Amino acid sequence: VISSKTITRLSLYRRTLNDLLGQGASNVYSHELAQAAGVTAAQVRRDIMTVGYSGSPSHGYEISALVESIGTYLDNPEGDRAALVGVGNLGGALLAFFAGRRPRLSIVAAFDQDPRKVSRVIYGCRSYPMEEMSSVIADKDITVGVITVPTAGAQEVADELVAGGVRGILNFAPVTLRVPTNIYVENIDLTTSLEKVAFYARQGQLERGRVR
Amino acid sequence: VISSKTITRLSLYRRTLNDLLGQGASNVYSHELAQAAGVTAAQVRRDIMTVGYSGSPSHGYEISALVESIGTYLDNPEGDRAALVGVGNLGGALLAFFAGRRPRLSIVAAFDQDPRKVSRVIYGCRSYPMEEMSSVIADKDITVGVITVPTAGAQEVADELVAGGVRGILNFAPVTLRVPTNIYVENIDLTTSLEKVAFYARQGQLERGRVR
DNA sequence: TAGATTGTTAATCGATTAACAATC
DNA sequence: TAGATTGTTAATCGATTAACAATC
Repeated sequence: VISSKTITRLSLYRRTLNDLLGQGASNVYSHELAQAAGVTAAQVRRDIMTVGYSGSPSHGYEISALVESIGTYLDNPEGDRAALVGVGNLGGALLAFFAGRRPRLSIVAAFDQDPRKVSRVIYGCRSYPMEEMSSVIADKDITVGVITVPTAGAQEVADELVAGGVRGILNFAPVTLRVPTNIYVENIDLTTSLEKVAFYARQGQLERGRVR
Repeated sequence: VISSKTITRLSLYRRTLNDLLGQGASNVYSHELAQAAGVTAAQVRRDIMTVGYSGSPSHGYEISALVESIGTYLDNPEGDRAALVGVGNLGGALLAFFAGRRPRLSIVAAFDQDPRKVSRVIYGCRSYPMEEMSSVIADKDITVGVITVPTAGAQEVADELVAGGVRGILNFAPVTLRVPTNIYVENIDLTTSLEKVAFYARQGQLERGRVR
């Protein structure tokens, strides 16, 4: 069992390492990666242990090999396909955001109940009416769902996604979804996040640009 | 010092309580609130202790009074004002999303470097050129910044927001921001979140609709 | 070698949960 | 009263950090 925070850090390391590669670096020490990612060097070493990669005391870690190890650990070699439900402002923005960002993990279908928003291609993603959800999920072997519908419809959409065969959900609706225990749900609660920032801004609380 | 997770849970309780109020309920027990929010009853009782409210063994908690206590604890009585920087797809969607959602915490200014996107009103929010950031932040007493610019410009925007007087930042750019230690940063990393869902979807990992 | 870094365990820290006397 | 729930502490759990022998 690997913790959610570890996954987040590994993803962060990978991005930092790719930046370093772009700058022409070939090796990196734990304390350098730690500083760039805003964590401790011991944390970096432990995380790297987790993915099964080893460095050397003299040269630290070889960046390209480490990126590869993280990829082997995090990514599905066959790639993963996601579906987005709710092509409103936020849904559309997410389609634009994810378009072409990670070839191995792309949104391959969008769904909406508004007839004017379906049977179109939005930022490279085809949109379908809600009724076709199950068949499209099966046809395209989609395992991840993104929910960007209003609160009232979120639970129903979650149920349909799960019934269609999705195993994980990224939920932007501010509601606690009820799903079977083998389905993973990650909530991004925009209002709560903004409230939290306002709260700590007022408290003058220290947190820095750290992963939490 | 109050943990970030506690704030998240309190915000979630408040939303659930408001739903219950809307359904005509006046009292609630810790286990009921716990089930709705996806946490344990002991956790709920401890969080309610934190905000300084007390229930009774016979009737549980009075919902309206509890909502008030949470509000006293979380909200600034004078309200908080936020600025958003980067009126692209995501920035525009966030302006729409937050418009009118919480009167006590609203986005009152947007900034963009594109001349075509400034001096307009977008979902009720006025947009300004980047150059006016400091003066607008000061004029409107803005304490919170939201960064929705591309990665390359994010650090510079953070520096300007902080220089202008912002004390907390909600950052959507996938980069670790360097800010003074008294500035709070909350990162929403959309790519990492989607990667995380894909990872656990593959693992068949249990997480349920829980706050983490 | 000397010096710095790695891999890895033990110690620490903080958050969550279990438990239960007090209470209604 | 009897039964259920609260407030609150102690126990547990898990994650992070410190430390250091092994290594280059």
